[in-house]
Amino acid sequence: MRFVKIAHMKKAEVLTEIYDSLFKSFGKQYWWPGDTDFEVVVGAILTQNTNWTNVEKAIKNIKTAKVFTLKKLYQINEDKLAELIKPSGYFNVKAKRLKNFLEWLFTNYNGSLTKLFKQDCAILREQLLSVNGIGRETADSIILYAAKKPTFVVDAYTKRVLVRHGLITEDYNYEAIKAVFEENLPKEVSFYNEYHALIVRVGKYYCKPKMRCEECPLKDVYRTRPRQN
DNA sequence: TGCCAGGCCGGGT
DNA sequence: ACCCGGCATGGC
Repeated sequence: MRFVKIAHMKKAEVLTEIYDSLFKSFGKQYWWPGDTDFEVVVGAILTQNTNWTNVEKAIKNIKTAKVFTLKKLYQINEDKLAELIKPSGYFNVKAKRLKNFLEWLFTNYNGSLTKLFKQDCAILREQLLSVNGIGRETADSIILYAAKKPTFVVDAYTKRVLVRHGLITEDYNYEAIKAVFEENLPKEVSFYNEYHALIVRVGKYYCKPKMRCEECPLKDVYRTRPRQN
């Protein structure tokens, strides 16, 4: 029985098994989907609680308007920006959040992402979290996929996958979940990059609230409540 | 058709 | 330290 086998494995082994299984099923994901570091930052804010396809429409609008540069978005009128990013939802708050970030970047880093990213990983995270509108996941996405420093990105999918595998319980918060990965796996940017992308991939199509685990590519790795939901 | 998507903030308890 | 309402479009 596969569940018996998994039951006595250590967390590191289960996490590795999950990764290997996902990679085998889906292959390389080529994340983050974006042409530049700045596009990663914008995408990270726009995708908050929003489907990525909607974000793509918003990004396309910004490009079509020929204002997809740090300086131009810094200068553009907030309402005008909100209009451009409308398809991504919550357009008023997101326009404000983008503006908050840009205002902060120009004030503190002379509008230079390079200067911002040059800092130590932990400092960079603190800095990003100090910006209103940038929370943990958004900050970690920016650090991993734009600054390319090793921090594990956690999202709703990540929690669901770990809970279903019995690695954590429902009460684990963001930092605790992040620690499960970082304390059990090598801190490598390319590895974290691929792992998070694969989790999003499996979460999008299989590991959904009402979906049965039998349909999921990870079914052979499950050990708890494999036949519930 | 209603539900959900790669969250975050601010106010209340 | 949690808990909750608000924010909003588009796809299935």
